[in-house]
Amino acid sequence: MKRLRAELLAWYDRSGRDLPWRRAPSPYGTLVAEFMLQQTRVASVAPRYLAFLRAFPTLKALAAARPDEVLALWEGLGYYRRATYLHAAAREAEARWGGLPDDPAQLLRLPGLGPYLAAAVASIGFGRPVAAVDGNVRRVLSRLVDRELGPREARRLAARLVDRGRPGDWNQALMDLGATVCLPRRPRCGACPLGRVCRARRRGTASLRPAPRRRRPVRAAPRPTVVVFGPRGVLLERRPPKGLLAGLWGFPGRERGGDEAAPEADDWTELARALGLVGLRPVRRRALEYRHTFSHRAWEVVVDVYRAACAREPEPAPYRWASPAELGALPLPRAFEPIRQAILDGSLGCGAGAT
DNA sequence: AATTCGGGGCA
DNA sequence: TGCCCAGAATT
Repeated sequence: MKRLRAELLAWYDRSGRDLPWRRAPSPYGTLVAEFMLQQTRVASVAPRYLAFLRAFPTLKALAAARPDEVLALWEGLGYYRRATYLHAAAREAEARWGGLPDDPAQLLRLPGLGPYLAAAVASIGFGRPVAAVDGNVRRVLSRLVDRELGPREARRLAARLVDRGRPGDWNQALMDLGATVCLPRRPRCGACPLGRVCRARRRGTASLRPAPRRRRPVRAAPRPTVVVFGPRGVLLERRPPKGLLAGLWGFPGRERGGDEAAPEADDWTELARALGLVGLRPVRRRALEYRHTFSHRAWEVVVDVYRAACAREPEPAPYRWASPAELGALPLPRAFEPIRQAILDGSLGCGAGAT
């Protein structure tokens, strides 16, 4: 056991990945990185992590930030709730303790922190001897004992193994091993520092473990969408505070079959009335069609283009106008990216410059 | 226990 | 195209 720890830590010192959040480790940096890394690849996170820490270098800075600033830095990362939870956790920790607590139990009570994040911040950020079990660690341990481990069992085993001298490095070593050697589909057992004690390797079952979980098929739903060109640019709609892409800006539309009442294909006159749009007239129907697949749902987006002769200021927002320049700089979820591109390159027939 | 939350990379 | 990834909240 002791030798196993020494060998894995030696491997980590030698072959561990050089990642931005490992350069100058801090509890706050660990918190930000771990929030971003939930279900998200290292390669996607790295540039955003650097930008985020540049914008909010400290917990106090983040706690004082406006929600939109935080959300903007999350563009393209997905799981946008994380941005809200991270912000809320920062404010709460700052308000209650003037900093992050090092106690896993207290961390666990902060919004958005579950068993993994609480343990990761405590061990990596503060050096507390607790085991952080993510998907990588669970897979590594499942193979090590060649037994299907649920999250609970994995945590218990991991707690027994954790190196009390270097808990943060130990946890990260297991994760690096899972990410670079003990791969989900094609494990490189020949390069594994734990090869000699791994039961799955000995039995040749490594690639079978953990058992693949079955996934439900993604449900497809039409998503009629409008692009309205007005005197002040193009019309944007802020999405509801809960649910898919919560709180983000996008192009007005409703998912057919969703919670919200789906207007008839042509019935955007109600929108026009509500916004005080005058002289709304269709310019081009089905100007753009594409499919965007989320983790559990697929939008079949159909874009109709309208022009509004004039409009009052759409206040208070769930709506706003965006000039071409603003549109180009605005954080927008990927689901709307084809529309933005079409507007900016003028292929919607109603050039952005025309406004 | 199952579902809801994005997006990207790779076989 | 299907599968998975430094998960957690909600129901």
